[in-house]
Amino acid sequence: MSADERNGTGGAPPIPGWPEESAQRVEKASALRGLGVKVYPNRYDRTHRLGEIVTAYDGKSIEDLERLAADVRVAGRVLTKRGHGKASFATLSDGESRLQVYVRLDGVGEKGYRIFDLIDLGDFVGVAGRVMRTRKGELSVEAREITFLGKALLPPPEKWHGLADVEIRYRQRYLDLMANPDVRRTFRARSAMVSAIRRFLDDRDYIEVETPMMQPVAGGAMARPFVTHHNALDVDLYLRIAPELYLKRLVAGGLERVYEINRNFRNEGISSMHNPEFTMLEFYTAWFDCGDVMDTTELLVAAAAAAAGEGPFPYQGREVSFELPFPRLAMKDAVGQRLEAESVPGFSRAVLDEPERLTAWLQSPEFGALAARLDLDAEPYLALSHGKRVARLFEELVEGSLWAPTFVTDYPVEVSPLAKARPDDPSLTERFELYIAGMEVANGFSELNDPLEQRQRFLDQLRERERGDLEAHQMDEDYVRALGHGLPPTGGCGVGIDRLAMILTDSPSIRDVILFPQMRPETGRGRASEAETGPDTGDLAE
RNA sequence: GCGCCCGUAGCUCAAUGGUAGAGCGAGAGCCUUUUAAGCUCGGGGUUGUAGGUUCGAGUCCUACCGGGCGCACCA
Repeated sequence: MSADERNGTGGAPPIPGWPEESAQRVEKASALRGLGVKVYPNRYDRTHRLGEIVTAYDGKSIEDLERLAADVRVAGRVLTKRGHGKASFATLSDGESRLQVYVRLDGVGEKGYRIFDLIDLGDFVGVAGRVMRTRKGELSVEAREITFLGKALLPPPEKWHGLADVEIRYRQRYLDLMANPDVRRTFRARSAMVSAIRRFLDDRDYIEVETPMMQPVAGGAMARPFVTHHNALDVDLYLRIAPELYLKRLVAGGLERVYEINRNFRNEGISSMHNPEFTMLEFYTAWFDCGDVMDTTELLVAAAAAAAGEGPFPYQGREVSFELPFPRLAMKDAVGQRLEAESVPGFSRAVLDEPERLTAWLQSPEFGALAARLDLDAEPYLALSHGKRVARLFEELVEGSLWAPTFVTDYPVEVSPLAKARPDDPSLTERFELYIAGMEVANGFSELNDPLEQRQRFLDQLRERERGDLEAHQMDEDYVRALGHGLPPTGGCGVGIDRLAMILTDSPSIRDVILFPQMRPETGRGRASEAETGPDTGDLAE
């Protein structure tokens, strides 16, 4: 391949829709093969990761390194290249660390230098040579031998501005990871957090289990499910919205401490706090009640935080501290405090305890004025039951303002079909949610284990469903049967792993903590993702 | 689902309704300690798509496609 042939109008891109530059890179691959170089070799024996070179030799002076004469073999992706005629520099990255290599014609010979010349940014290369320090003081490996380790036919993200295009960051996360160290840090922190949670539970004799993702009844939460179909069985199945009911079947079976960290699927809107598939931890403990679960949950969350970094954690310009214990606040008290702080005429905390008084207040001009002032939709309240009114007031008035980790307790029974009622007040349940930075992060309760009451709760939910509530819980007779065989007193909790990861990594969007967040599938214009047809099925001009 | 904003070269961005530009990257060339290496040269565009208004549209209007943010729903 002559220079003339590679110049200008050369070849077409190897794959329709790819940039012209990829044609040049294909030609360089051919040139490498012409030199007898394997363009995609199978392995390379390195002696050190790049970071290990830095750790071992960064303290050494030029003279120290000359004396040590350390010969090493390193490998990585070429991030930058600086040519000077018969000597060149390149910076390698192995995803964790960077290291400069110094390549001289005298050091690697004609052929080696020619190979180096054919390397593009983004290619992989192995370098055998001696650890040295340049005049400007940069720790480097001076190459004796260049081994080509893999051609990138497409160019890496632009090196000055990094990768800014949010769409490409999410769709082609590998480019995001290559270009943005913060992104690598975020996902390492997430991994450390999840590992710490597993360790925490394993240390307390919980066993990790896996329960069905495809369920005939989508239970365990209030949400709209995805539906799929099994051909051989000829039945519709739901992607699970929660593992809860299966995990409690396991506790009934004698697995006293179980947990699962896995995906749930909910067919609902996408937002900075919602991805259709998201990761949830659920853990169940026989003989525990709601209070025991809160005690465990706060320790677990604190352990997760400690694994992700040192507190207090900055989050969106504020700070979140995980100091124990987390405050506990009954839902009605939370609403009452908020409304009393607004000094709303006609309102007192006692209103929330008496359905008739709440009804009257919600119909009063004072509430109308408050709703107008706070931009609430007052209309839907009157159609709700007492408990749902309280829950809605909580969601609208309090939820978003709970910044420091806070347990909210005593949820109304109407919104808690799987939780055990309080012995002293059957309108409330032994249930909590943990709020951090205005987000619901965990949800736990004393598990309802009376089969007949559970069945009645499901029937109540069915009535809600008939009235048009698509998120009302489905009837699950098989689960009721499991309770019929006896579930010991049990406490359970679900923790939203993605949201916790957001808080611990100062990520404003759930998409920043999910490697491949859900996006509308790409169409046309060199970006189609149909595997059969490659990245472009249409416009060849692109 | 609704509202607001965005879409110009491979990338980051310019361009009072009047000839589409810069920097970087890529290409050719020089250069044996550079690091956003430097210097020289020549390329690079159906301004997201389709219509419309206008003598004239990157710019104004409509629809569509894609994305972001907010609201709603939820976790």
